[in-house]
Amino acid sequence: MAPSPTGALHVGGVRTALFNWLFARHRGGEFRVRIENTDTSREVHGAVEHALESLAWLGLDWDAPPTFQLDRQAECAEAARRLVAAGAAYEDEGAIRFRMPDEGVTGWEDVVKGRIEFPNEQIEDLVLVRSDGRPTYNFASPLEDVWDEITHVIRGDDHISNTPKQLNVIRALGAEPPVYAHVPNVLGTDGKKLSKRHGATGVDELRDQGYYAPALMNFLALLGWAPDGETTVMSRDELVERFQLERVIPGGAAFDYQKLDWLNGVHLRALPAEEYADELVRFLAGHGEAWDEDLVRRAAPLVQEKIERFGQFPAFAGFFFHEVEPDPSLLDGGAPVIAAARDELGQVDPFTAESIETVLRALAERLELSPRKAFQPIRVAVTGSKVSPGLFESLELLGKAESLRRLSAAAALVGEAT
RNA sequence: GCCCCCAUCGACUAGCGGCCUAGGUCGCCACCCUUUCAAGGUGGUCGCGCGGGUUCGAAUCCCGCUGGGGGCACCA
Repeated sequence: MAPSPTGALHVGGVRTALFNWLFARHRGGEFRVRIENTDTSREVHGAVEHALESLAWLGLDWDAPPTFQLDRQAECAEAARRLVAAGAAYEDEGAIRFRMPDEGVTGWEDVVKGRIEFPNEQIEDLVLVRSDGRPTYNFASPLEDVWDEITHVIRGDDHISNTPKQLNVIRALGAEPPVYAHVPNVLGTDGKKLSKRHGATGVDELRDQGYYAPALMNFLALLGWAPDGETTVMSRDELVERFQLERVIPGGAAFDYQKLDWLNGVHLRALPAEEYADELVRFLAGHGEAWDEDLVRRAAPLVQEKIERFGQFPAFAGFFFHEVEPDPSLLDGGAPVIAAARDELGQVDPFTAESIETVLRALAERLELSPRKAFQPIRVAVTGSKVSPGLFESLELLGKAESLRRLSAAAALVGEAT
């Protein structure tokens, strides 16, 4: 994986990294990270740390310390001198250019695209070393691939046209080229290049929205690859076990947020309650208010089946943590039920979901209201919303005193409104 | 303009000449379940870009077209 430190890691870039990682893990090889920082003018401060953090969060661990392309400036210059001496390169206005062949074709067997060939007359004499001494990407990259004994270069297919240049450089050096696999790029929902207007495209943004790393990994892996025609939900281990570079699709794939949401929900629901709570606590730690951990853990089971992203927690279960202000219009006509519920629940002891349910169902029956009709005003009074976790469990977790207080407040509110 | 890549439901894909009146998943629609929302269950909707070949037979092979994408820097 070879990011340039020019900004946050994009889902397209991380998908390419994922294919590299899956391939390496599947084959028992090494996954390497190289920072391509030869263009010092475009470097963004903190981008390296940011990118590495995104990779780590997703679970893509690397096997050797990341290397920095510019660190090999001296070796690159030396290689360039050798090429000049051999007549394979020449000086041009202070820079050093590579002499590309004029006839024939340069081609290779691409693992995902198949045979690709470029007419040599199409390939310009490449600048290897700039006039200020810094190597260019197309020179440093193939050199490092050779030096680091990179066996497989798996990168975005926007690099296809660079490949014949790099191939010629490697051959001029008398070295053996790596195997190339050009994977298609990730597109936006409209089939166009993925960009900001399609929504969140940075790995950190997705993380901020409460996506779960293994789910995102599962989703990204399915963008351009499938183990068969049936399997969709896979754990990290299953992905590693089943991944095959040869099965990567040559065509581009569109990023579908709806499917990501669904898959995220699938992964979250499958989590053991304890682990789900751990993840939720971890997510909330970096988001907004100081969430009471004990309360978060007790609320976790009530939301696990209900939300598909951790980011939905504050809106969905925030009422456990702070005061609510029900919209009076949502309580319309509910005054009698709310008052009755307050009175009846005041008698309930112990205040458990089970006993609460028994009492409220009896109440609904007595008032000749369908459960739906009877419970909705109570829900709104207590949670401030028409949508919430299970009512009885919510009341229990909220506690008797607080529940009664909210019911009283709502009753008063409706009384004043009418 | 030149070069390269790509092309199955709205989306992700299975398919690698007959098992395909094209399968799975998301989405969407309907119904069931139901205290809201979800989840779950059942059923349904929807596709091989076009035109030529090759072949007894083509989603699968070949050619052309069209449409998308990428590249043509002393960027990566």
